[in-house]
Order: sequence, then C-alpha cells, then structure tokens
Amino acid sequence: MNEKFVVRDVENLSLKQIADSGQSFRWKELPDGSFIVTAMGEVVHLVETGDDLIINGINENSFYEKWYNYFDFNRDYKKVKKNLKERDKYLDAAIEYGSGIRILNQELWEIIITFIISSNNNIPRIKNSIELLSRKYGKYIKSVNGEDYYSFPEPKALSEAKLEDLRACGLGYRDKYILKTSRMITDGTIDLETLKVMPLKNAKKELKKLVGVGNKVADCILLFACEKPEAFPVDTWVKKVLEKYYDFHEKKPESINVFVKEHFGAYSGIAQQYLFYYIRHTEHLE
DNA sequence: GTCCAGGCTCTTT
DNA sequence: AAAGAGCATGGA
Repeated sequence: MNEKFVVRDVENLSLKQIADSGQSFRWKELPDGSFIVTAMGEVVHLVETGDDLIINGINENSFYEKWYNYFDFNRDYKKVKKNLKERDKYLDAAIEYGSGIRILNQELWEIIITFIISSNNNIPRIKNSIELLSRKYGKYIKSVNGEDYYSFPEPKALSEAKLEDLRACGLGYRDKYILKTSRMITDGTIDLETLKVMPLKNAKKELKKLVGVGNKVADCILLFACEKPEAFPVDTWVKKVLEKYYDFHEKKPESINVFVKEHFGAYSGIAQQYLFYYIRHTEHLE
C-alpha cells in the first residue's frame, strides 16, 4: 500500500453510508472506520480525513482510469439533490439522512452475478457467498493486514464450475442460475458490451433473458452498472416505502414505473437509493 | 418452531 | 395476463 491518491474537498460522500447502502458487497470495514474495497481487479484502502478521501493502494493513473468513475465523481450530487428536493417530505428526510450516499458504477458482469445471488436473500449471506466465490474462482490480488483479497471470478471460471462446488459457496438454489447465466454470457447469447449502450427498456428486456434475472434484479443491474439513474429497483423494503409513505399499492411493474417516473423524475433510481437506505436504518433493528 | 431476506421460475387459472 | 407454489439457507 505504498502508492496513494488523495481526492481533495469531496462533497456528498460518506464511506460508511455507501458501504451500508446495499449496492456493493465487497466493502469491508476496519475497526478504525476505514474500508478495504475490492473492485476492478484492485484492492484499495479508503480513509476519510476532514474533507479529503485518501485512496491507498493505487496511483493517479488508476484513479482517473477506474476509480473516478467508480465513485461517480462525474455526477453533480448537489444538482441531483436539488432536483429531488421538495418533491415530498419523506424523500427530503431520506436525502438529509443519507446525504453521503452515491451510486457506485460497478462492473457489469460482477453486478449481474451479485444481484442474482441477492434475490430472496439477506445481506450478510450475500457477502459471504461472494467472498467464497472469489476465493475459489477469482485470482489472488494481494494481502492487506494479513488478509488475502481475491478478484471477482471471470465469466469463464464460473461457466466451467461444478454445480456442487457452487452450492458449497452458500448459493442455495441460485447455483443453477449462476451457472446458466455464466454460460449465456461466455457463449455469446448475451453481449455485455452491447447491453451498456442500449436504451433502458431494451437493455432491461435483454437482461431478463438471463436466468435468475427478473424485474427487480434487472433494475439493480441497470442502476449500479449501466449508468441508468432512472432505473428503480422495487424490493421488499421499497415496496413497504411505497405503501406506507406514498399510499401506493398497485403491484403491476408497469403501473409502478408510471408512478415512479411521474413522482421522482429522471433521477428516480438515486431517489430509490436514499429511500432504501432510510427505511432500512430507521425501521430495521440491527 | 415460524418468519424473513434488495425475488425468480414454473405451473395453474 | 395474473396469481400461487416452491425454492436453499441462516439469523432473529
């Protein structure tokens, strides 16, 4: 961890809140409140000091090539918040509460597998499965404080895995989904590079061809890996928010889409992230 | 023991 | 098109 890059005067960023917002499962908190993050084949140690973000483990080149976009520094969150503010009181409170949340731009392939694992699952278990998968099928990157860190497995590695070995990673019945989806990607049935440049509706339709990817998972993939800030994932928590605070009870995905677009606008996906974080930390005893 | 977790697939109306 | 059963697993 000799190399480091310091980002000065960072606004609208809280490592703790991002780590706890359920979009990445490879952030590890250390006792001193700093974080070890594995992504894009690299391992970084993140430290907040005052208004600065210190990224240990990379050089300037890697920051501008990879991590700048990972942290969504292209986006003006002041502008986003201004756009979302005063639409309703609950959202205002959520934005105030999770003011340091950002949407991380993560790798498409990794997010596909990650959110297939997330379905009908809980966060500690999702983290554990991804850790086991990476250790078994990924590549060793480096050791920090005596802990070994591994990259997320390549599509080829998972497509050649044995079902029973996948099952041993705690995937449950999702082992088949992972295997089938991996094969659809390695055999070219679905092309990831094309997906990234498709309009939201087309991309969503394409994503849902993958086994284990339905409406909610597809929206997560679009929001967290395809730079689609209007994608609005509806999970059990967001469903609760819509019912309890927006008096919205319809179940059809299309009617939800209409309501969400009308009410939250072009940044509905980012609004969703504030709402998710807010309800999980105010109505969930951890 | 039951219920739930960032739901999906498959089958039946 | 819409609704229901079944699904692995671990923690509360």
